[in-house]
Order: sequence, then C-alpha cells, then structure tokens
Amino acid sequence: MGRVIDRDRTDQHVARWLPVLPDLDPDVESAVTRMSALTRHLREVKDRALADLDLQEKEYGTLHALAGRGGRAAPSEIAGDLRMAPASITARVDALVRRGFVRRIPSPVDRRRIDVELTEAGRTAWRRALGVVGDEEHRVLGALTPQERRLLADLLRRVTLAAERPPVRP
Amino acid sequence: MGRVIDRDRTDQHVARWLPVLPDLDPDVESAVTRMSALTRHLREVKDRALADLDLQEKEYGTLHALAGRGGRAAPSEIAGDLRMAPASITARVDALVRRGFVRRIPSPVDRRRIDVELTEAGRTAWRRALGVVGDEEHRVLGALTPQERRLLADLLRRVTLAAERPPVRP
DNA sequence: GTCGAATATTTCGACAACGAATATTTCGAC
DNA sequence: GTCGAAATATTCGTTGTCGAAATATTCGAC
Repeated sequence: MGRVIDRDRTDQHVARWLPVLPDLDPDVESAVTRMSALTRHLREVKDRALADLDLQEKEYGTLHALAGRGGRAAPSEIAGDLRMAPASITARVDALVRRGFVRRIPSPVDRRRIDVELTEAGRTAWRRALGVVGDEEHRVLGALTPQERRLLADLLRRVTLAAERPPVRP
Repeated sequence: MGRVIDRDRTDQHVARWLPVLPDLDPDVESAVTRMSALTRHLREVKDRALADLDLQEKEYGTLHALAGRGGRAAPSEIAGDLRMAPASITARVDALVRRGFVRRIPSPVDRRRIDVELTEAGRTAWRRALGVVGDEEHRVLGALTPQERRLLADLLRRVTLAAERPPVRP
C-alpha cells in the first residue's frame, strides 16, 4: 500500500495562491498559515470545552494568569501577562468578583495599587478547568512522536528568537 | 567557542509554570505558545508595515481575499475565506467602497446576491501592499535553512491534519 | 402555479477591547 | 519640604465583531 501524504486545508490555500503569486515561498506560507490555523483551532476548542464547566475562555485566562503569579497580582501585571491593555482588566476582574472567584485588595504599601487575589472558589474553578484546556493540545500534537515534538519546539524557538530580535537597522 | 542555545520568552514562560504544573509537557506547551506568539507578532508587524501605506490590516485582508477570488466575490464568500461572520463584511465593504477600492455589483443571475468587485485603485493598493506583508514572515523564517523550513512545514501539516480530523468518537 | 423552506445580505443590539483622558498616589530633584 | 514627573487604576468614547432578527429572493414539492 503506497504511502500517500494527506493534504490539509493549507495545501489547498497555497495551491490556490501560487498561480497568481509565483514568487510565494510555499514552505514559508504553509508554516505561517498552519500556525495561525492551529492557534485559532485551539482557542475555539478550548472555548467549547470550558463552556461545559460554565467558564468563558477570557475568565479562565484571567484566573490562569493570576494563578501563575501565586494567586495574587496587580491589574497591570495581569494585563502584561495577557498582552492586553490595563484598562481592559477592570471589566474582567469585575465579572470575576461578581462570580466570587476573585477579590480586590488595596495594597497597604502603595495606595495606587489594587491587588487582585484568587478566592478559594476561584482556585477551585481554575484547577477544575486546568485539565480540559490542555487536552486538545495533546491530542493534535500527539500526531508527532516525542522526538518530533522536541524537534518542532526547537525549530520554533529559532524562529521566535528571530522574531524577538529586532530587525537589522530599524 | 561553546555553542549556547539562546532561550526565548517561551522558555521563561514554561520554566515559570513547570514547578506549579509538574505534569506539563514542555515540548507541547512550548510549541503551542510559540505558534501563538508568532501569529500575534506577525499580525502586529504587518499592521505597522501597512500603516505606512495608509492601509489597515483588515482593509488589506479584505482586498486580499477578494484578489484571491479573481477580484470578485460575494460577501458570504469573503466571510468564509476570512473565517468571519457574514454580517461583519458589510461594514468592511462599506469602508472600502468609501475609499474607492471596491464596488458593489448586484448579481444579474441571482438578485439576492451582491458581488463585491475590486476597482483598479483597489487592485493597485493591494499589489503595493503585497510586498511588505510577506517581508517579516521571510525575515523570521530566514532563521532556518530551506531544508529546515520544509521540515517545519511538514511537521505542522501532520499536526493540522490531526486538528482537522475530528477527535475519535465525539 | 403556489407556498413553505432555504439562501443571501443587511440591520440591530450587545459586548469586549482599545487609546486617551482622569484621579489619585508615589517618587525624586532641588 | 515642595513641586513636577512618573505610575496606577479607572472611566469614557470609539470601534470591530458577533448572533439574532429582518428583508428579499430563489428553489422545490405538490
């Protein structure tokens, strides 16, 4: 039985563009298109999985960022971790306060700061959700062997390092 | 001179989470985090580059989708290509009509349809922008050799195929 | 031939994120 | 010690996207 390489949607995407853009590099285009598609796919699946636990992705994301800082952080720190504008955190925290997952605690040392702290209920909700959010990532990455996953992660590191380094002569 | 492997921001991200989540797979987490970071990075750089040409990313995206269908498409087709809700296309097309990049043409064969068509000015704007949008992609992917880029694209295809295939027994 | 279902676009209301502006507080230079 | 600059969270107005409803048209069954 001859081994046939399956084509994914990105292959069709590239095949459709190549005739009109002949100097398109298929490997570059394929790679970035697949990364974008995978990022979107994982976000959508995660959102659906969290819905079963009565959590929105943005609620989970805020709890997760908070947990990653030991359960207590300033709004500006959360914003930085989530790559969001600080102004956007206010409403997110408001919603989590309403659900009892979080409380605001004025910092005693700096009265400009308001620390946001996970409640017990918030930590419980986060831990319950923790399981489901990684499942799809493991499922799709399971198409590769452990060695290939390592290889993929290493290739991507070289690319992100180039992205984090500013372009020559800005 | 000993070859030292540089760490990127994702390595720090994983290192911070590993102590609190010991059963995290570093390679899976690294790969998805880097894909997400790269997708965001490319979108931001593209947006800044297009600003020099007085184009927003969403304007370019709409023109690009249109050009990909030969310069003429129905709003619902554009929405499908951009993975957006059809309702969202109306405002985008309105803005492009105001700039003279696009016109609406009622389909003679099906009066429910309104084809959107690139004007000459629209096609010119698209072609001018075409150069700058791929530059950053090529710059960062240039961190890999051509063979490694092929390898990366192939590994990602296996992953996207797993994503496109529904999970076993849904 | 007619009527109900399906299709295509647009309108509308809701919502989330953003940047700019605001209010308060801290810090540093003098 | 005081005052201007920096920092912090919030409010406000704008914008972009979405889903549901509305409108118009086509298709198919009978």
